[in-house]
Amino acid sequence: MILQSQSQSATLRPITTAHLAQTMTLMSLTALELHQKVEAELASNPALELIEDHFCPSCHRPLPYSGPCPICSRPQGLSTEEPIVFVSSREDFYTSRGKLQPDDLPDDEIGAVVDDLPTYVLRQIAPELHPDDRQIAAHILTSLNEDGLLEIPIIEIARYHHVLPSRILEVLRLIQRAEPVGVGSPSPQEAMLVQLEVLAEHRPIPPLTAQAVQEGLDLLSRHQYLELGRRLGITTAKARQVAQFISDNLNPYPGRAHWGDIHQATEPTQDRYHTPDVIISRLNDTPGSPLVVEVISPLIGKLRINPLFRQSLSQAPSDKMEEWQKHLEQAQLLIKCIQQRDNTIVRLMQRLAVLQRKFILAGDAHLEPITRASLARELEVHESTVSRAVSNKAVQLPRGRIIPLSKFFDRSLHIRTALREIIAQENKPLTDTQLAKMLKKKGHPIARRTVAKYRAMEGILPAHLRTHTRSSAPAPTSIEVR
DNA sequence: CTATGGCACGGATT
DNA sequence: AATCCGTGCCATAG
Repeated sequence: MILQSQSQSATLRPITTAHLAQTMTLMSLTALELHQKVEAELASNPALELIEDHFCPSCHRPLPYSGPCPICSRPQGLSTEEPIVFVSSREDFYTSRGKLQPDDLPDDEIGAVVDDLPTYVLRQIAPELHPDDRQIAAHILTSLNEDGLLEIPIIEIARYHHVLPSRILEVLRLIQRAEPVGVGSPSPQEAMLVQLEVLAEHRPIPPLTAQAVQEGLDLLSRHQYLELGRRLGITTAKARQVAQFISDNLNPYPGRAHWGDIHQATEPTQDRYHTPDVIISRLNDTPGSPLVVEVISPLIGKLRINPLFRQSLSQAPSDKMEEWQKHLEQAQLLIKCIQQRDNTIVRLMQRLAVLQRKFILAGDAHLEPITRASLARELEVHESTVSRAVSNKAVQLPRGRIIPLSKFFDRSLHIRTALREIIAQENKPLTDTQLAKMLKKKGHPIARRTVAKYRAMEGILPAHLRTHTRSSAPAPTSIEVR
């Protein structure tokens, strides 16, 4: 079978060019973006209707379709390697909620609505928190904005509780270092710096990263690497690497990682793969447990054509006839396209979850280097469809990490991880040539020059600058300020 | 002389 | 068609 463009889904064939165009656009949209689009469409198109009451009868999970959710309908106890993939509505992704119940913390079970951000954080820090400070923590946590940042001044909190600001800062520090790292910071910058600090305890950080965050955040978000490089006194390529590292590992809006929010696209170029479009978790903790893949639906209920509208169409006043007809067509189109989008993404994730199971569960080292093209062939869709479906989307992994979906297609990540491991275990600094040999032995034949590149990507210094003091002091230069 | 980083080219990928 | 990525060659630093 050679690639034919339109066997995307057996049930739905593109009928018009408009259909094609629309499918293409929708495919590349984030769940959040599509949600906004649908809202707008609902408001302006009378032919469209949203039925909100779809819940799984047994677990009450909101679904974009009626009937039981795949998790509940699934015979319990069995464990398969087959992932469970389905479209899921996460109401809390689109509506801000903010109450805090310090006591009575419900245990999270898979499929239950996720915690409030405040509750979630409070639970983490509770053991370390002095009971007297609980009020303060609660105060801070309930004052966060949608991004997880603290907008009210610390002085104010201190005054309210009649304590010194330093005490507030202590509590705040605890909060900031809890997951999602950086919450409660007064600014995106500080949030990222805290994340950097925490990250540095485990991984090497490219030099100057902290400076880039402090001094060049404006440039960073605009992707002006050239200027960034100049400001930091490094080459553009290096600036690019730093930027890459930052956008991969740091999150300026820690709050969005866990509950997301409709944040208008006021910052057009801002990286925004921070609200997951897909959430992968595990059904239970047994080793062979299947993966549960939730494709976040842009809808809270089910979209359909308003039957009343359809009825009244026949009696439409003649001058409105054409307009109404148009509404109807547009509505039908949108519904179909969304179905097709969901369908494609589900199939895509189904396959990905199988291929990258090890990666999802065990981490970077087990990433299978696959290409979008190969996947497109398997799914019998056009390459560009896969591209669109992958771009701009974020996946939340079982351990809570949120990564861009495109990472599933990283061609060199597993080698870079192997490289990192070798260097972590080395006794005396190995040169790139030696590293290349080591990698070849492990089945990764790459050129010496490429080793250098990977090393740089990982932010690892060249051999002569690596005074290997055995797994400690991760480059103090990186945190240095000015 | 050796180890690395910069630049640029060609093939693969998107 | 545009972009990304691995590599080779060469200059430079150590």
